[in-house]
Amino acid sequence: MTGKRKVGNLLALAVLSYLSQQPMHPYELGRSLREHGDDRSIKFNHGSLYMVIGQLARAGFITEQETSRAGQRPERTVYALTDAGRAELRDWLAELVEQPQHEYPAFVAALSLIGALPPRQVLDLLRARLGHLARQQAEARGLVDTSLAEGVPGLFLIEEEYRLAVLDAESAFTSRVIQRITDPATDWTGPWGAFHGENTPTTQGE
Amino acid sequence: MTGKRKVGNLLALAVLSYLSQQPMHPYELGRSLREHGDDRSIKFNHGSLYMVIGQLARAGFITEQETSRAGQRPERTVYALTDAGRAELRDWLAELVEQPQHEYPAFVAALSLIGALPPRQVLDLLRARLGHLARQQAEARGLVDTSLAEGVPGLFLIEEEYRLAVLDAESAFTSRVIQRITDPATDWTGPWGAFHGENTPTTQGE
DNA sequence: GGGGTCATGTAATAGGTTACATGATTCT
DNA sequence: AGAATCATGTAACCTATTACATGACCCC
Repeated sequence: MTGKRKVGNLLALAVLSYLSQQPMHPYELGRSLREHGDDRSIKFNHGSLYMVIGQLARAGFITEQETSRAGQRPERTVYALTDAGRAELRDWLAELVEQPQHEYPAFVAALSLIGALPPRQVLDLLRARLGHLARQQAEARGLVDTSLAEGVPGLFLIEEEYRLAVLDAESAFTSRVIQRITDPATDWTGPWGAFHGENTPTTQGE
Repeated sequence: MTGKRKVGNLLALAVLSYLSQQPMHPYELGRSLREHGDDRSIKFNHGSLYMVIGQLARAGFITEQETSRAGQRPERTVYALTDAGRAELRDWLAELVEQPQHEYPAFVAALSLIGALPPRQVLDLLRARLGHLARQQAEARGLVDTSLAEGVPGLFLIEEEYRLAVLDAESAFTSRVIQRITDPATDWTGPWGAFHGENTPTTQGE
């Protein structure tokens, strides 16, 4: 089903998508990406772009259309989408929309090893995290609102709204964990704190 | 602040954490990782493990403690955490808990390019996604519940609960988007559908 | 006692990031 | 005209994944 794409880097998906609108040369692709702010959603750096374009060409998804030279600038190779490329774009995009991918966010890794830190410190860290999350939420919210006010169609802000939704969930989760750690009714902090040599404030005197 | 770790792979964080409990040889590390199910949270494969261990050793975070040979098995090199390693573990973990990292999930990339698919198809795909999400939620929920029933301390399930929280948010978001696409009161599908040659079911007759 | 799979590691390859290079524009 | 920045690309260097190797143990 998900039989390993010939080119797996998501930057390639963006390249296919942009080329589906018109042929372009690599630098122009990069500029468009950044102007549309798609570099917030897709990891972009200059070197990877050329690499990905090479891979796509070898895979037959794009072809050199013309290689013009204007003035004394270095040659610019203009690439165009092939039929295979158009098919790959549709198929790949559809797959990503339909099937949640198993990914490995750093926070999940940290949570799975959190026992290595003492609960007291974790508490502080989580409170600080709440602050960072709030800032990011405000930022994203602001971006969405001003863009909408400027008349940008909602479709172009959908990924920012997704981020907002996840940020909300993260904040709520973080608050819940803070609750649990501080709530003496849970046996959470007991063995955990003891292991780190912290005294449990709940059980004083037997 | 976040000044580029000497070893960036999160698998290294797990190695540091496991070695903080006792010295081990590489294979044992891998086995423990899998037994604790931490390979659900941290991308693990055999080759990367040895690579990461090499990096950690070069960086001075771990050292070969002894290199014993039992019977005719290949030599097993046992590694132990150094003081620098212990510090790195604490510092890295704290950073990840405190500061949300900017990451690039595939779904965000897909959303940012979603306009390349016709709204009609996106609708179907999102509905299918809802089903996948529901399955994953059920699975995670089941895992948490049975583990708790078996007496596993809640602390060890925290990352699974985080996943659940995010899955909930994703489902809700997906439903909202489906609403918006189908709701004729939004101007969402108008230009988008038109671009793909779909007729807008909302505006029939001027 | 032969076939699987466990245990253990190395080597080859592919992927991705950073650094380097260089002519053209623009600004002051 | 010199400095800064744009435009454009290549090369060197890491990182990560896959493939290869091989002796030991276990099952039938």
